[in-house]
Amino acid sequence: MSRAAKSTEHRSASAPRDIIGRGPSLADTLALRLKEEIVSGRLQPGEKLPTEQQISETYGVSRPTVREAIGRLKHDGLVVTRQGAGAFVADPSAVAVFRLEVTDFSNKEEIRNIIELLMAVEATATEHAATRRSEEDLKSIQAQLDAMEAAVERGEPGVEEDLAFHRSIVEATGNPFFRDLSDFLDRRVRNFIRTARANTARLGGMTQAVQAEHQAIFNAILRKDAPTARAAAETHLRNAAARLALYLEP
Amino acid sequence: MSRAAKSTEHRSASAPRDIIGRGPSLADTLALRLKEEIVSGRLQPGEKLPTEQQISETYGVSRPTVREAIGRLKHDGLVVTRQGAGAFVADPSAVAVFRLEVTDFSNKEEIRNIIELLMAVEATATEHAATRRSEEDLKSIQAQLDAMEAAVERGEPGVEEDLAFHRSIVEATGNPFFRDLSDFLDRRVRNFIRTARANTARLGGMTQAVQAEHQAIFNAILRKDAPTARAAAETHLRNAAARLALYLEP
DNA sequence: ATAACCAAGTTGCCTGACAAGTAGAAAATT
DNA sequence: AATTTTCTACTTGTCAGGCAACTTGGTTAT
Repeated sequence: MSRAAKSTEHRSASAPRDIIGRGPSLADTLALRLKEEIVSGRLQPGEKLPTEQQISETYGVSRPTVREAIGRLKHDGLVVTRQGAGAFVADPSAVAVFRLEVTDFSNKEEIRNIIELLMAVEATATEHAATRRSEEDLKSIQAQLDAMEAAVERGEPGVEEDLAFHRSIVEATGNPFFRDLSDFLDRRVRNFIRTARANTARLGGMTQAVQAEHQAIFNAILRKDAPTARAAAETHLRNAAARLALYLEP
Repeated sequence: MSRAAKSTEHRSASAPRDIIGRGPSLADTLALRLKEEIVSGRLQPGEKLPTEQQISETYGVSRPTVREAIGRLKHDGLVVTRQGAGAFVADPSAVAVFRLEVTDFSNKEEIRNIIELLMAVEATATEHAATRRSEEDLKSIQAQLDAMEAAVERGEPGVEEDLAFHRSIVEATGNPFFRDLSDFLDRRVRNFIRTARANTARLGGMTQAVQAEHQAIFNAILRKDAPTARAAAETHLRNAAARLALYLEP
């Protein structure tokens, strides 16, 4: 087959690449396939992956595409490559990357699980914040509390201020993992609410109650009272989850 | 410049690609560079990245390499690409991927932070496990407890059994996020201990005490007593952290 | 028997090219 | 003149082929 001819049938339906089907991108889908091979255990740790050439032929994609897919797996720590030797499935106990993907908002179960994790992380973070907060931290938290107060008085929902308030607390833990994870989960949940709200009747603020709960958390942090701070955070989160439950079981 | 000539000076010291320096791989380092541009805010959300061509010229690497780097960012949700239009910085509040990387074992601070997160997650997980565990779950947990017991009696450290015991508990929460995160953190910490131990005098098992703590956790889960389960888990984790502290402050 | 060497195989990276999609400018129509 | 249509340049997605750097196992020379 001439080069030109092959080039023309790039996307033809009968081409061998239909094996991977359509989707986000060839590399994406190929990466998913290979990942499946690994997590399912069909490819054991330490085992050598097929060569790029072989994979290329098996799945009907070019070598650069294969490289891109393997690059992803390498990025995620699932495989390690050695120039000249090959690509090998990484030892699971040595994987240094954890990846959390939250994309499917229609999956209520997943949202519930995310909220549960958020509650665990943020309650403990608040507890640590109470014992460790510096004067700066305290000032920052109070500033966000006041900003929220102002928003409430202006009659605004103050979602941005709410987020900032929580952010300033987890920041005070001094533990970037708490900060980043909490931040991520928080954003995801809020994003879910926003999309859910678009399809539902809008139900009013409750901002007064929220603000009171915030105040309770702040007071405990102010007094460096860790158990009370934790309890206040748990109450707040439980209530927030209850308000949210309206979207989860229609 | 002829093709052959350019090809020959692939790795020459004076080539423009020295901009990114050496390291894991060109794509890796380029991806890090671009990520820096984004998280630092020099590239604002929604803003268009330079074209692959431009990036290629700026950093002195080929387009496939640029594609690989951008592919990573896409994979991590930091950018979105539209064929024909370009690559754009993603809206941070819409990022659906969380990434946790724990590579630097020499960074004691990082290890401490990881342990702190592990304690938060696993304590809450144990609490949930107590209220939700099925009969199957209970049997599985007991089986792991017994296996650990047997290992102790054989005079073995039983690290594998220990890990399996914890795994069976977090499994019982029914929340895959708890399971996966806890599993990851646990493995990381144990891995740190193993590498640290190689450079230090080996200090004995303490396996008896560990086993007693495990038993306490199990008893609470058996009785579906969530608060006690949490407390027992916290005690166990605190003690484990204390044993570990020997490696953190030499 | 051991050591040095060599050749095949594999990943890492590059160039060049075409297909597919986008967006704005130019042209045609009303 | 305003609006719609068309076209063209640009950008990403993919492929093909090729050379450099490195690994590995067998072969040869000592």
